[in-house]
Amino acid sequence: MAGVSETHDPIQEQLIAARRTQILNAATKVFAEKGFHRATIKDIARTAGVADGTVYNYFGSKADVLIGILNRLNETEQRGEQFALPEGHDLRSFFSAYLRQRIRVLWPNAQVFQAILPEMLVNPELRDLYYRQLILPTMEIAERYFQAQIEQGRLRQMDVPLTTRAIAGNVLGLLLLQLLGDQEISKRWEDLPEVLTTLLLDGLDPDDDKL
Amino acid sequence: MAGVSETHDPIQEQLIAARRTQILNAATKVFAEKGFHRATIKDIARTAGVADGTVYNYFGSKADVLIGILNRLNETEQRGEQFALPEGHDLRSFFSAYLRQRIRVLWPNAQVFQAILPEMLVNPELRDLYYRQLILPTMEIAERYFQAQIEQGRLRQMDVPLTTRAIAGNVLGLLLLQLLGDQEISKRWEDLPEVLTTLLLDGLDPDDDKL
Amino acid sequence: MAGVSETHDPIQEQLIAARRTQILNAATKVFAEKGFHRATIKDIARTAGVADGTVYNYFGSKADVLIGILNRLNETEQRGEQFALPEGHDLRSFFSAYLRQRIRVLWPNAQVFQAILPEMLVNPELRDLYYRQLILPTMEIAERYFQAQIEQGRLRQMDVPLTTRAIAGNVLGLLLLQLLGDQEISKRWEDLPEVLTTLLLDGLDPDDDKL
Amino acid sequence: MAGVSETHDPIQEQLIAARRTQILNAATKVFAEKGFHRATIKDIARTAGVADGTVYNYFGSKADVLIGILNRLNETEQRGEQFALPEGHDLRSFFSAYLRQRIRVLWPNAQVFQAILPEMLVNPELRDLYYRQLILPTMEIAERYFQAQIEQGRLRQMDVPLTTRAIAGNVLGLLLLQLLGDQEISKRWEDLPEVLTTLLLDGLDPDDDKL
DNA sequence: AATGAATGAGAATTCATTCAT
DNA sequence: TATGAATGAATTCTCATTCAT
Repeated sequence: MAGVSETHDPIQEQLIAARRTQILNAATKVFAEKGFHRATIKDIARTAGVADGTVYNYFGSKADVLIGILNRLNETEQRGEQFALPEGHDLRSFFSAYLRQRIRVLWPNAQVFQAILPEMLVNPELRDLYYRQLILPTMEIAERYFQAQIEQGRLRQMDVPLTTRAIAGNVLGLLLLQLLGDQEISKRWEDLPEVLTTLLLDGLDPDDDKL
Repeated sequence: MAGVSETHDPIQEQLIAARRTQILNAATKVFAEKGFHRATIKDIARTAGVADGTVYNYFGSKADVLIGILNRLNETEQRGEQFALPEGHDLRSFFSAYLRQRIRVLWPNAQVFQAILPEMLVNPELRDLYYRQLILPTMEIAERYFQAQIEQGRLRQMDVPLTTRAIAGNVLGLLLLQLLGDQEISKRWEDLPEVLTTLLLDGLDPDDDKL
Repeated sequence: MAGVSETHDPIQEQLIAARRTQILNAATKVFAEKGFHRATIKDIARTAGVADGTVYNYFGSKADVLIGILNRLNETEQRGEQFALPEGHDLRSFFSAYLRQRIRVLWPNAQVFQAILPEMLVNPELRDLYYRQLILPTMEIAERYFQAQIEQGRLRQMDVPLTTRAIAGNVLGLLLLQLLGDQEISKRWEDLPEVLTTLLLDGLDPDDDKL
Repeated sequence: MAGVSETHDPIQEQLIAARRTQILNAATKVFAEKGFHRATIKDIARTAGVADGTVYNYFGSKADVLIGILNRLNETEQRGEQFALPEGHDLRSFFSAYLRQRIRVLWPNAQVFQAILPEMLVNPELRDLYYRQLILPTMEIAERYFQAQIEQGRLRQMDVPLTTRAIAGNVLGLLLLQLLGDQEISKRWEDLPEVLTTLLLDGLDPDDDKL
């Protein structure tokens, strides 16, 4: 697909990886600013400081560039060891840590989401890729965790699938609100873990307050 | 903008309104299926059963059709009197009713969101229009309501702006998860108000349980 | 494929057919001059006096234009009633008439051959189409005719398939020689039927001469 | 034109000639399979087992590679001493030998013709080169030969230029028919000299038969 | 000499928009 | 008003050619 040869010269590989990164960075920026369709290969190439044709030496098509962004996000997430849920802590500190980590991963990648989310909503292939690679695994781990916590009496009885989705959706929805232009969230996203922990653990009802 | 003359013949007006509706329905369907950019005027016209040129007798441009969809959503929301929050009930039944109503408005319009959301994330003009017309007013009303509830001691002390956004984001995020292909949510969205009410009022912590 | 609607209004149909013809004529000219690949849609459109896009209202692709030329040639051939071989005459006059007719069909279409032949030699799909639509049927009719003549003693015993191909190839080869720039043939193609009739019926050997 | 230096070291020269041959062989194969325009330098280089740039060390351009093929064909033909027509034999054995030799030269080079013919029909420069280098000389020799035979009473009176072209065209046309996909010819080309000799010397008319 | 990544001119194709009927 | 053919700007992608290593 891409025209760059698969060598095993480590210096070559470094150069190739660097060039790919350079193009993906440019594409992320341009897609986030203009959206997938309004962004042209020319835009991306110019932003990356290469010629149009060079993009095609590294990616088979414009859509492949987008998939490249998605895959890189995926690798980032996995390197972030999101799946290693902290076990030993009490529920509150676990939750706080967990939300903090999710938000720390998502928010700095807001631009990436701005780049891929719109196209994902519209491109079934990309949507499935994302859903299967990123959302579903995360969701399943969370479901199993919640189930275990319930069995240990540390969480109330609940509708696990929907509650899990409600919590996942909470973070995602806040990100979406920010992408839609909400200033409050973008200014104060560092406070979100705390607010969410309180909200989700204690609820809104004042009678529920712990001592 | 559009070339259809402004008459005062009520029959004419009815015909014109019907034609607009017909085109907007077709456009909503096509945008939802293919996305704004992949959808062509030809697609929309064919789906609406009119000629390409006819679309331009009712809308100034393809983008205007999308704005037409947004405006119609706006009118629908306002006709739904979302802003009239039920006052007299207790917190739990209010919350339940409120969430039920939000979800009853949003879910049947999932197609509309699929049509406009991707473009909104990418088109600043549209984004601002939506944010100012729909999100911000809703958010402000909710904030004021929460503030009042807190002052009356019916809600715990909290970070009102962020908590409001967390709750709004919750619903929005669930919708987004569904748009991204989550089957669980689309199958069971009727159960969401109940689950969310419990989650948001009582939290997850079993020690918080009301007797 | 092509964007022009299939109406049954006879005036519309006439206009559409005229436009198709106009484009096919232009394409034949341009393909013949520059070859399929060097000819651009812009060339064709300009020669036809229409905009680039208009070509695509009538043909699905550049290759489709070429197929359109081929099909039109096919129709021309069939209208020419090539298949109605004259029966009542003696062999010599039949042959003379037959060759005259073949050459009268081929030579005025030399430009068409210049347009399609090179691409046919290189494009298997087009080649098969042409071979099956035009060459094979002609060849089979000729084979059957020769076989019948032999059985009636009007032709010598011979290797029918190869001899048929030799004769067909004769005309084709002369056309090819002309396309390759031979001046003698292009200047004197009207004399070809006579020369070929003599050559093919009587041979070169002077001892074979009829008194 | 090409960047390979002209040395006089015989080993160097051998290497250079070998490399040229290697590239021309690859190009012939690729041009024959895909046609001149669809074949890329990358295709040729890969088939030859060299890098893209290397092709340009031996040929000035893609078109030059094609000319290289043509020139090599020319050299082959001349080495084949086609111009040395057998003199001493009787007409029939001469003709048979001549056709046999033409066909023995052309058919094994069918791939070469598939490679150059389409482009020749479309590229005036190449066409003239081929016509002047290969066709015209052959034709003139044949014309002179026929003229001499006629004067010696060994051939009937005839229209020498056109008959010569008819005979040349015969072989060429059969080759073309094969290139267009005719199975009969490709399966039985070894029989062609015999069939053609009979056809061209004796004609089709049974009354012309020798005893 | 060989390499192959980079280049950018050039081509096919799409489609929003116009406008004569 | 409705129509839909015509338009041509804009975009993706290809590939011959160059040149630094």
